Amino acid sequence: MADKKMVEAIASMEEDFAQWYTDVVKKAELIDYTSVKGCMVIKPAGYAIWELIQQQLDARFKEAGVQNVYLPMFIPESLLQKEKDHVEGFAPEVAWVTHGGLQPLQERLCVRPTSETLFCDFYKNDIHSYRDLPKVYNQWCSVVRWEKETRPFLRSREFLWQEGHTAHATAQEAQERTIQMLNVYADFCEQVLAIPVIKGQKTDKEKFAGAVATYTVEALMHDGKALQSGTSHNFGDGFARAFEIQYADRDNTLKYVHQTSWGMSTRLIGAIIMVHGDNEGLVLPPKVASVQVCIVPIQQKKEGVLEKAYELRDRLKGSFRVKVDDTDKTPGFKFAEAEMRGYPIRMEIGPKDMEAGKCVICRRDTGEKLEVALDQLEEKVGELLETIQKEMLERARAHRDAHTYEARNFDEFQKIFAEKTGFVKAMWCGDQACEDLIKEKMSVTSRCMPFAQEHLSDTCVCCGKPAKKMVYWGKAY
RNA sequence: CGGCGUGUGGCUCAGCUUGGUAGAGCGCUACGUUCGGGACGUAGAGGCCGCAGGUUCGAAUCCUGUCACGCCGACCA
Repeated sequence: MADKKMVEAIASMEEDFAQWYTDVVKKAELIDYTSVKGCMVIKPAGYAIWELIQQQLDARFKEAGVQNVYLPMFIPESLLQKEKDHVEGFAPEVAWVTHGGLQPLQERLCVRPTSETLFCDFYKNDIHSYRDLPKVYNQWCSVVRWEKETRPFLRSREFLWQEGHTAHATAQEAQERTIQMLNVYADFCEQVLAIPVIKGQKTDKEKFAGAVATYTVEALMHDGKALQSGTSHNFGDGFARAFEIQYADRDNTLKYVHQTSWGMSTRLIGAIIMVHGDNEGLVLPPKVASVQVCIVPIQQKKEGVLEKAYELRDRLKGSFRVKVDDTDKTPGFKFAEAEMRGYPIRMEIGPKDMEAGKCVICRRDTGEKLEVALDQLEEKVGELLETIQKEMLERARAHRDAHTYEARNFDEFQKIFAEKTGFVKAMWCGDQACEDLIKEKMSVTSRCMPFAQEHLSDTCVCCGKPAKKMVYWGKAY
């Protein structure tokens, strides 16, 4: 018995977080590895999370006036070359198609690592007049980046995402859209994924290749490392000039459009795992749980038990995502498995409950068990799911706040990162040399310059010169 | 791209040093007994030992090459 449990057990997150993550991803059956490095099978349990993310994020997009489109996955090399900073940023990690069948191609095609260039090429032909603006398009697709170091969900060579690409008449409108979408992301992370985020701007060193400004939502994982969870870029008219995307304005002069792009990816699934998971496995926020209530019948071969379980499922399934675990495993096994898979609520129903007209429900996030009268079931389950969703966000926020520190000078800064992992808030002079030195000395990077600025001191934590911004620093995934 | 490590039934691994033709536990299938925190019995199925060369009467084991995967660093959703 002890042996069996050891075989099935996962690594403890306190002892080996990386192994714990891999174990959860595999044992909760979110993915499988494949014969291509860095490319994974996203299994039903993993894909269901992505579908729930898609549905709820896309609904928010629609409210924000976004329309969905689909562009090709191939980019001719000449097109990729048009914007200089952009190519330099992505060239090292693109995959190339060199042959069509047996014939070498006249021009090789890159598999999109991101679609700015394709959208630009399209907009160049599609936009003629101010009446054609704004364009607020998005596509759900996969992209390929030939990463050297890969990890399921966090960094795979092919990953699923959405990429929004917009074109506007004015710089101001583009900037507003950039911030609007960042706010959509932040709200989505907190309200749906129960992950609190820091909103802010990337430093020039960390910004997107070809962008004027990059904004980000940064989350803190349970091990204290930071994860960039969504980005929104303002391109100004840089791409428009490179691709000659012009429109005739009301005054009958040709003007360049101003563009934005913004994206979120399957990396969010990694964030859910690393923010909420525990040593029993995955813990899913109710809003992205494909099974919200798992009913475990006890002594299911006794007359009427399974029927009662199905009856309760049928009562609940109009309002919640429910399943009955009617496999012939023992209840203990089913409990452990439901925990590994992260189902928010487990319900136990057996002969004793049926006699008493009640059932037992157990919260995945806290382990708390309570008895519920069957005639109040719908109401109680609904309340509990809301409570779980809300408290998961609160706990994640408390964890983040408890792992956010402040440094006022270099010694303090080094001491914190020598002892702890988390966000460190510190003042910065704006000079990239300081970012470089900080990275070299303690292998942390600037995560963002938060919108919510605080004045911690007058001088840069690194060089002592006058400070311009407060920056969040951290070890990043 | 550098460093380290690993490739043997679905999974975790033993066997390799000292060559003799493949094992364990778990899982899987069937039947029976079980069932409120990872049950048990009985009977079964399942392996080109990552791949390619070489040495040898004989290679999972020795040699050479190669591929893949994992972890840690440098670069990135």
